[in-house]
Amino acid sequence: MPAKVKATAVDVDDFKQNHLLASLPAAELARWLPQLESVDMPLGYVVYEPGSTLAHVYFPTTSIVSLLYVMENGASAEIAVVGNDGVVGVSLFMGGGSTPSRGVVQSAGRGFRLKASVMNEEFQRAGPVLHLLLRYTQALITQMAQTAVCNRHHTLDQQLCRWLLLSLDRLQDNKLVMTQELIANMLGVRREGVTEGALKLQRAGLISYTRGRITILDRPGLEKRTCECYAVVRKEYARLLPSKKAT
Amino acid sequence: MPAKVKATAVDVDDFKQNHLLASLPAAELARWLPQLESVDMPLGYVVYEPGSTLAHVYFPTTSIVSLLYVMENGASAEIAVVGNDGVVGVSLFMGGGSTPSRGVVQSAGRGFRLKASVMNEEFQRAGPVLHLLLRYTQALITQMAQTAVCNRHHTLDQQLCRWLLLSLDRLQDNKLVMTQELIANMLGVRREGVTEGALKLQRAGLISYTRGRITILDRPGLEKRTCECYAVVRKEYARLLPSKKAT
DNA sequence: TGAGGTATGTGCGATACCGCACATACTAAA
DNA sequence: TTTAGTATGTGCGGTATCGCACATACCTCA
Repeated sequence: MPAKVKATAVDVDDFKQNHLLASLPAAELARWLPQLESVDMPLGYVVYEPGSTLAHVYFPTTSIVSLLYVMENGASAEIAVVGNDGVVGVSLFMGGGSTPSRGVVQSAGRGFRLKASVMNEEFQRAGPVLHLLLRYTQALITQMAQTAVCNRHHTLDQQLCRWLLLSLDRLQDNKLVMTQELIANMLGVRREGVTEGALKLQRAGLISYTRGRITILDRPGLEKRTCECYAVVRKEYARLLPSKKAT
Repeated sequence: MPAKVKATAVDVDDFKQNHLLASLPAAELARWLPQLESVDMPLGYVVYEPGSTLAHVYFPTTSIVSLLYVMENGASAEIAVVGNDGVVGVSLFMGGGSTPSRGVVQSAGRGFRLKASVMNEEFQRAGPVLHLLLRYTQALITQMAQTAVCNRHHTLDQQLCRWLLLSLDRLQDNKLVMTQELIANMLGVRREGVTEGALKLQRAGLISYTRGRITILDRPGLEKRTCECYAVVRKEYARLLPSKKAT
């Protein structure tokens, strides 16, 4: 697990790739900009551990972070996924400072981070940032709720499609670097189950993959195969959050 | 489904049965007290519908409300449960105003409600109430997350124990009025599955029940049979929230 | 006292997923 | 070019839960 490395030469406008940062009012942005730290977020990097007090909040730009709970026996399940649409570490401003889950980089990329103290100071102002972050948190709540529903009622195949679509929405292109083993960890299922599901999608011409490189070929096709959970989450994000590409 | 009825003669101190209301600072309490409406919450009463804008937030005292998602095909799954430990309608102050889930009274009782406008006004003050409510919301998030994990990995029997314990924690005595059919709806499983699970618990001497009346006989026994999810949620509530009976 | 409704108990075949074992195939490094 | 390692594919028995059908038991009210 490589150490996190600070950027040296990154386009200063990169931060706008994160929807929350992009929609900050000018005044807030002016305060934050000097404090925003560009960070590398390699695959597998642990953003936070269960129970640990967060030192920063992270705004992914090209990376995706999974919030997952690891059980006592080592099995795991993804609670939600955060990409350039949001922020990792809501427990910091919600007041708890920690959560029982773990934040792990699921798709390598970059992001920005902000010191906990700066975040809290901003939150105390009770200005537009507070409302923006709370609306995001509610969207996150919807995603978690729908994950619970999906885990209860839908088939592995449907959940695989949902997972691919959620990831795709947070990526810049239609490729993702992700082994079936890792997907299985996220979904909390057997690796073989993912293999079979992925084979069906491949045979149907919806995706193609080779050793950890997945390319989505037919997005509408995936949407047809997934359960209602995906649309519910997507709609709720569109309703609650500012976004360049609505709906 | 009976109409909600306002109380006529209720001990004015009843509101302290709700932990959040009980922990309000004097100033806030003084503002709220004239606005708090005591309400009857009968079994099955729908506190809010998916997508509808909330007119009130509800603080249960002796009632329990389930947040559940109803799928297109009519199947349902409980997302979280709210009792005298919390408040129903967090989406109101989080900024969305609605959620895709539904709030249904799972255990009849009473509660207090507050108009949305009053709630929002209070929230704008960005005082201690804001922080209290956000901490509660984080606890709720943990419950949802753990529901997702539990749905993924644990057996029906374990989940039944978890559900009984979560309900029990929000009740005044060790009895709950609840048919196996309704429990099945909450857990999103077959009614027969609940019957079998309940039989095992009955035979083990942990509970007894007859036609919708369940009595918990051996709480530690239930805790032994449930999964880690229950303890995770309980600990997080104790950590985040003020409570008379900690741990 | 009887009848009807509701709650609970039981059986059975179907199925989705699991755990395990092992085969295959691709890739990168020696 | 070989080799080792990793990723993916396949088979098989086991099991939890499902969907359905139906039996039983209890309560309420006429």
